[in-house]
Amino acid sequence: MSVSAPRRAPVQTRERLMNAAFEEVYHNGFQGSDLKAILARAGVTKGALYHHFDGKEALGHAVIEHVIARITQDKWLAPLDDVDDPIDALLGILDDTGTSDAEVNGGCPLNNLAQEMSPLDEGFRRRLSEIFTNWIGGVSDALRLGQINEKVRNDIDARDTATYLVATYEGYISLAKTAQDSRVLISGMKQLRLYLESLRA
Amino acid sequence: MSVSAPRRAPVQTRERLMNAAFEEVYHNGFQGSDLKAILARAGVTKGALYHHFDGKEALGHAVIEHVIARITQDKWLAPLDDVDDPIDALLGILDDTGTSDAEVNGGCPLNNLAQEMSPLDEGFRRRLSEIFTNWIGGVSDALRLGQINEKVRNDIDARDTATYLVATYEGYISLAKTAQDSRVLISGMKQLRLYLESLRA
DNA sequence: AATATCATACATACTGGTTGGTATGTCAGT
DNA sequence: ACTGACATACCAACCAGTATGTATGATATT
Repeated sequence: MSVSAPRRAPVQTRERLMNAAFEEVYHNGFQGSDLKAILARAGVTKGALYHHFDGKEALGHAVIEHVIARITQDKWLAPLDDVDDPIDALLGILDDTGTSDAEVNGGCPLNNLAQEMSPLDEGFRRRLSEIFTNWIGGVSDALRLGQINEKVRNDIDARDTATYLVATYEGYISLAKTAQDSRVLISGMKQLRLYLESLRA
Repeated sequence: MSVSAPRRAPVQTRERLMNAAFEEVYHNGFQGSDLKAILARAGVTKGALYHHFDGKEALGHAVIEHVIARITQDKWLAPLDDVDDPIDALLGILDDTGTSDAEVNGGCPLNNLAQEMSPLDEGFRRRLSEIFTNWIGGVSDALRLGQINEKVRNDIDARDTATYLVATYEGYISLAKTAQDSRVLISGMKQLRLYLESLRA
């Protein structure tokens, strides 16, 4: 195995490209993102990009599959995995939701891209929809386990409730982004906490 | 006063341009909208556009102020204006929410544009944010009047509740758009109806 | 009433810069 | 020597914006 990093590190180059693309897309949208800006941010040239990816669209797909999917995994799915009390876990996740100006003004990377690209490109839409499905599925599974553990009310439908949570969560993030006002988001998270408490068995 | 429409109808031309721009922006986003497509749809040429508007950006601003603002007014504010029981009125509005494929896949014009343009252009953001503020304000006022009329519970905060309703409503529309599945939206409206019923005095 | 005047309301042709994509070159490592 | 991993130079298309031309219709003038 190689110890020192090779001068030419294809894996790292790919990652740098995807991370740079993620940042640019997060701030400008996919259509608004300039390849040159992505390359400059990644510190590579066009040759590297087109060596690793088929083009801008393929890079966008890779960003969804690798960067955005991981964010959802880390923030939501991992903390909910096989947990005893999902209400507590969900409350913790809400507490971790950033309310800095940068995050409030930027919105949710997943939803941003979904709203922009879903109607335009089926490849984007399918990948983004899959992340939403996994997200809601993870919340749903956790709630069901909580019902078995008698931590969550049994008279609610886990999937409907999970969908409701995700929809409201994303809705507040969107509102706060447009208003550019963290108070909207903070108030929303408070409302969601109240809702979560109402789900306890 | 002139009876027959004049060959050159500036007011109508402006409206045609704004409506065409609205449709194109609704389907492709603002950045993704081609001026040529807008002009073709409006049936006018570039000369007309730049005679009536300063450019693409100004046309976008006009679309928000005239087309999108009117949609919100007609769908939400008018039915809620000075109504006796806001819960009934809100339920009626939810029933009017379209669940056709075109509407589900297209999402909410207001939120679509807000998510795309808010971080990019302060002129867009301010105008869009104002519509959201009016929207939430209208729901809020109706709820407060309902509290006075003893149709709405007094232990809720009208503004927080209105914001919650709008956030959840928009969140479901966004989810359904990405999933391209009207069942998501139908299920969401059902959840919102349950929530509304829980607000009755 | 007929005509001249003139600003409005467009249409057409053109341009300059941007942008995604390509073709080619080169160097590192095996 | 040869393939993978880039860098550089170039290109063609697109697209917002502009410059210019022209016709319409209202108003002023005689």
